[in-house]
Amino acid sequence: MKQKILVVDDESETVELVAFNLKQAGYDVISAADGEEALKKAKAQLPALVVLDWMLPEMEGVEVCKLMRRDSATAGIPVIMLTAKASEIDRVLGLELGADDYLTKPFSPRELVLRIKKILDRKKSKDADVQTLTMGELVIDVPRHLASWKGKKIDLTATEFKLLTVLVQRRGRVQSRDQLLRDVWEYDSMIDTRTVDTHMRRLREKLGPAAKFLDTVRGVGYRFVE
Amino acid sequence: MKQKILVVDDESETVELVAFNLKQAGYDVISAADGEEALKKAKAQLPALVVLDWMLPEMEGVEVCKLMRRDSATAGIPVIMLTAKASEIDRVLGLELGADDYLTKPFSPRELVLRIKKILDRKKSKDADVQTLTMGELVIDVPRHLASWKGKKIDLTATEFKLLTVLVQRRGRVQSRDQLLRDVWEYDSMIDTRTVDTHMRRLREKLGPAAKFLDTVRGVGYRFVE
DNA sequence: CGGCCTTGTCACCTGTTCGTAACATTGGCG
DNA sequence: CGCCAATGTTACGAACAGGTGACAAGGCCG
Repeated sequence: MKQKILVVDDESETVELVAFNLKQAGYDVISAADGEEALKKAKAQLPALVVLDWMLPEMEGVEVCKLMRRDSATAGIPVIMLTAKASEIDRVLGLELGADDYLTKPFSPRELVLRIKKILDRKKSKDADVQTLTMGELVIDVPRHLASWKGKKIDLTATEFKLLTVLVQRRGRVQSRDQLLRDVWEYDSMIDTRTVDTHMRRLREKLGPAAKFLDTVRGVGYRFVE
Repeated sequence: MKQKILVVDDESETVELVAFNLKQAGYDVISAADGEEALKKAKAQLPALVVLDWMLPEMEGVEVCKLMRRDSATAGIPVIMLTAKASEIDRVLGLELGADDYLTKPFSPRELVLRIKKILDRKKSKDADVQTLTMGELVIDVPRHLASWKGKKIDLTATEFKLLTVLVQRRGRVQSRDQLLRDVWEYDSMIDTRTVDTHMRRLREKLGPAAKFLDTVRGVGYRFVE
C-alpha cells in the first residue's frame, strides 16, 4: 500500500517535477493547482502528507495550511511548504502556522524526497506510540478521539466516543446504566437512565458490524464483549 | 496440547539455540526475526509466551513489548526479554514496560526454560483467580454476569443470577424464603414467599445437571451444597 | 440570523420476565 | 396405609425492560 502525497502548486512545471521524483521514490501522487482544490482533495483523499506552495492564486498557501489544521479530518496531516522567498520571517511564520518543514525554491528534488521520508517516518513511530485500544479490527485512539473499524474511520460524537471508551476500558464487565451515567456524563444523573439506551443505539448504528461487541444484559446494563 | 512460544531475535543462532531447548522441554516454537514480524505472529498465533530480544533491527524490543500491551489480543501474553546489556537501568525499564522477566546474554538455556515454566504456571493459577465463584464445574463470574457449567454458558435472567449468587455466597447454610426475598429482591417482601419456589424451579431447570447443588430443606428453605 | 448537528426525552411497541394461583406430587407422621 | 402440609410444576396475564422513531431545545458555524 503506497502512501499518498498531495502536491499543491499553480506552476505545472513544479508539480510535474515533484510528482516525478515522488513517484520514483514509491509514493502515490495527487495534485491541486489552487487552494480550494487542495482543501477539497486533502479532505476527500486524506493524503499522508501535503507539499504546499507558498504562493497560490486566490488563496495564500498559509491560508490553506491554517484551514487544514482547523478541520479535524486533515489536522494531523503533515505539510511541507515550498517558498520562493528566502526571508527568515516567512519561514518562521510558516512553521508557526503548522507546517512541518519548508524548502526554498529552487530546491533539490532529492532533498524534498528525503525530508518527506523523514517526516513520514517520524510520524509513523509517533502514531504507533499514541494510546490506542485495539479490539480485533476495532481500533480506538483515545487522545486523538478517533475510532476505526477495519481501518475505516468511524465518525462519533463526543458523547458516543466517551461511552465507547468507557465500555472498552472496562471490557468484559457489565456496566449498569447508573454507572455509565456517572462515568460518561460525569455528574450525578439529572439525566434519565433511558438516555443511555438512546446513545447505545446511536453507537451501534455507527459501529455497524462492530456493534456485535456491544452486549445488552437485560435487567443489569451493557457490556463490551471480546 | 502443547503450549506455543514465540521467539524473537535477529540472530538465527540464538533463535535456534532457544528453539531447540524449548522443544526439548515440550513446547511448540515459532520465531520471528524483527519487530514487525513478531507483532504480526503474536497477534495471529497468540503464543502462550514471547521471548524477545532487546536489540532488534528497525524496531526496539521495548517497542514491540509496548505495542503488544496496547492490543487487547496480545496484552495478556507474558514477555521475557533477552538483553546483551547488563545495566540495571535497562532491566528496570524493561520490566516497567510490561515485560515479565529478563535474562542477560549469554544465558543458560536451562535457566530460560525454568523461568518460562515458572511464568506460565504463575499465570495459570492467576487466570483461575479472577473474581469468580467456582463450585467444581460450575463457575459464576459476578462482574461479567456470566455463569457456566463445564465451560458451557448458562443463560440466566437478572433475578435468577442474583438468587444463585446469594445461595453460592452463603453456600452450606440454609436460607429461608424470607431471607432470600430480602437478599435477592432487596425490599421487604410485598411478594409471596412461594415466588421463591418458582424461581428455584426455573434456576434448576436452567442449571441442568448442576441443579444437584440446589438442595431443598423441607420446612426451612434452600441451601447450596458442595 | 439560519441551518445543521448533537443530545436529552418521550411515546410506542415488542418480547421477556415475573409474580401468582391452581393443580400435582412428595414426604413425614401417626 | 392414609392424611396433610410442604414443595414441585404448570400456565397465564401483567408488568417491565429495552429497541426504535420522532422531536424539540441548545450549540456551533458559517
